[in-house]
Amino acid sequence: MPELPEVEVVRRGLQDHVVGRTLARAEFYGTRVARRHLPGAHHLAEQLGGNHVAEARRRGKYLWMVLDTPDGSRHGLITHLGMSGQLLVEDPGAPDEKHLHARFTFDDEGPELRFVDQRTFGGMALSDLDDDGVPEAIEHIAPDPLEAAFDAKAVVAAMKKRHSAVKRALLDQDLVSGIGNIYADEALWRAQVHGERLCSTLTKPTLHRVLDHAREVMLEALGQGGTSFDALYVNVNGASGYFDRSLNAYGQEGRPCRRCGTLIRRESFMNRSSFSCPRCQPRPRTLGR
DNA sequence: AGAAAATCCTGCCTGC
DNA sequence: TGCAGGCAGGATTTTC
Repeated sequence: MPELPEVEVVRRGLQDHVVGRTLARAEFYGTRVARRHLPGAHHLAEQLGGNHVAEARRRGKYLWMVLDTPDGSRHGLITHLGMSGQLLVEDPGAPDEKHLHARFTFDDEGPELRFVDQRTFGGMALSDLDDDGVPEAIEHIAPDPLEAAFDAKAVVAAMKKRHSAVKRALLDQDLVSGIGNIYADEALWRAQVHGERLCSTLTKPTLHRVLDHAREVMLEALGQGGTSFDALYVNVNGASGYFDRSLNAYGQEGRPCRRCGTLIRRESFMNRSSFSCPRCQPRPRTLGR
């Protein structure tokens, strides 16, 4: 559920509460949180002690802290929140959460940073950084629509060549990153396009419109602190955003479309739910894929 | 090779 | 009351 706006809210929290501090110690509980760190959780913890947090960065749904090591080198600690991951800044005395997977303490003895994750789709890993400061481990992730490096024209051209549903393309993080199920549905509603229409059958201006709406809706959500349906998504202080009040499609089954009044429908697509307006977003005629 | 399905995981909710 | 099953779904792995 955390998509670009929610992850950016967390990044800003790290910026405010963690950047500039020096790690004393990192602890990982269980092996799952570090499963993408191939040398293992023990190795990961060992590498982090004494590291200085220089920056908190983000691409799409990936976060990373740029760390300066005691021996003068630099690397990145990647965090992906998955479905339910949270980074929380808390007093060291606060009781451990049920799903606490990692704890970072600092040499200033100030608040600690914790990684809590109920559904365990999230994870952390250490990676070398490329010349642009992007972890090599996520170099396959495409720029997101809020980055200067984002090239909408190139993405549209790539989409036009794809023989797959436009929603599938929006969710492909190697094509454009940061968009998940919620903002894909919202962008498609705004653009009045059904998500199962094939990219190759849409015009380039239409594809452009879809991408522009994706960017806009994520910016608006960011302005409201992100979207949250329950206590699972929170900022580093445990507070929720309120963009869910502004959703026009996602989770709105049975409610009238705010544009035409037709009741929003829910359909199954890619093993998940898609919400759309039957009138504003007619299904493609040919059910091909 | 490109596209799509299968897989991982826990908690909440519904229906019997 | 309890239990089974469905649902939430991002990214990687496997299959076609």
